Amino acid sequence: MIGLIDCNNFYVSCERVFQPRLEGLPVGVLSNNDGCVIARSNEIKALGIEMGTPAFELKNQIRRQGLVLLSSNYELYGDMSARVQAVLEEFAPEVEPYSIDEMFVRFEGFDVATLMDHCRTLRRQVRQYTGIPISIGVAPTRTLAKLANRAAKKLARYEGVCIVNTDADTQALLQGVALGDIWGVGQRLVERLRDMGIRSAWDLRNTDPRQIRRRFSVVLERTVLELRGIPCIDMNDADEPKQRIMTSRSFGRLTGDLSEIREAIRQHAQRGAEKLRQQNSLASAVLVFLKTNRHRQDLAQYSPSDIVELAQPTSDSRLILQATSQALDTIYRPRYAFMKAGVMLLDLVDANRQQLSLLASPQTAEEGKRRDTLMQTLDRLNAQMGRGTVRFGVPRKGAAWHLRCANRTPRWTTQWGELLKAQGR
DNA sequence: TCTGGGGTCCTAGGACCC
DNA sequence: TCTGGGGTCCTAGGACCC
Repeated sequence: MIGLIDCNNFYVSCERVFQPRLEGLPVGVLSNNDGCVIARSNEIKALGIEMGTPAFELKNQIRRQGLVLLSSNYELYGDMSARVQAVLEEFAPEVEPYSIDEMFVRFEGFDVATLMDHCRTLRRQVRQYTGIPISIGVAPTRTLAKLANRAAKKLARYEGVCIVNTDADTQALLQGVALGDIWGVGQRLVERLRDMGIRSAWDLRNTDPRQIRRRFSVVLERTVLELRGIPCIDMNDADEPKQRIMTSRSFGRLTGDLSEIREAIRQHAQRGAEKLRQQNSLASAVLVFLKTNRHRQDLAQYSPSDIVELAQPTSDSRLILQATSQALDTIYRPRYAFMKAGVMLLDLVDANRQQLSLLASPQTAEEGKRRDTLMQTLDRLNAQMGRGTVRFGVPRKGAAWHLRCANRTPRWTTQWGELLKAQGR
């Protein structure tokens, strides 16, 4: 059996652990740049505020309805996620993080009653040790476990744990589930399935998988099989290196200034190179893109991108910086107001394997060694002293790409200077 | 003024080859 | 009247996820 553990309203729950006064209030956490709502408490959901609502549309409600909107604090959320995972690992041998707030676990050798007890204990302990409330769904496949989890969260009678084991369980579960709530079925598929007369998860389960494969894809066929209790979705191994690395960000305000944009690209290139070295890969090419603000119909639109091949695969920040700068010069045009810029590192290869296959002369081997030492030193300094302690180029104050984050809470668990202070009398 | 960031997988169709 | 056909590789784009 596969369990899906999902942290309820995760970002909001993290904030509440350190600020209990937020309990019971309508709280939302905003995306980077304080752009739009990406996490919601139950209370703010009840007010009808949807995921992705732009923050500026909520200005009035902040006063009228007492909304609390916080900037996102990813350092805190990442650390809390690791703590939740650590507790899970005491209860199940295999824990596969799926996203920052969801983890799959494998439960072997339980009968249903014992498994139920086990899950309830697990839930209590996560709450006690980390302060984070979770829901648990258990089923024979990942797709069903996701749906069971959803039921566990939504329906009070489950008290946070829903186990789907028999055909009757599955039917009861699937009959109440809309197509769009199935993992892997988005809006487009919902429309096309509706045209075929398929309306609920139960309908989809009862459709011939071969027919689905012919009319849609193998992906959806697998979903149908999973709904029938036949496992066919494997997890991507969490340790697998990424195949591409992207770093991008919206600007705090629109800008057309080349030197400002170049600074942003430089930050992204360096951050990307750092991620690249972390997973011990080399990039063979870099892509740089710019975007104007598509919501501003009154402004001219231009969203170019360019790829520059590297002479040979590398993780050297300096070479990657050079290539991104070259790509930027190719695509940049004055008189546009850009909103976003980013860098992608492409065609990644394993650094170890690449070095073995290189027929390097003694000089280039020596050079390579010095380069690696330099990059390692750079990464170590930035890890110990904080991101951006050592970098190429000096970013200026007040540049457009600086993020807005007006309401970020302290990084309670990862920065000594921001520890919670307690006072007794 | 104001609208996230980072990924994956699959498929169709073009280019190219024999 | 006729102007092959099949295979492979690559890329762009679609669709989905949180």
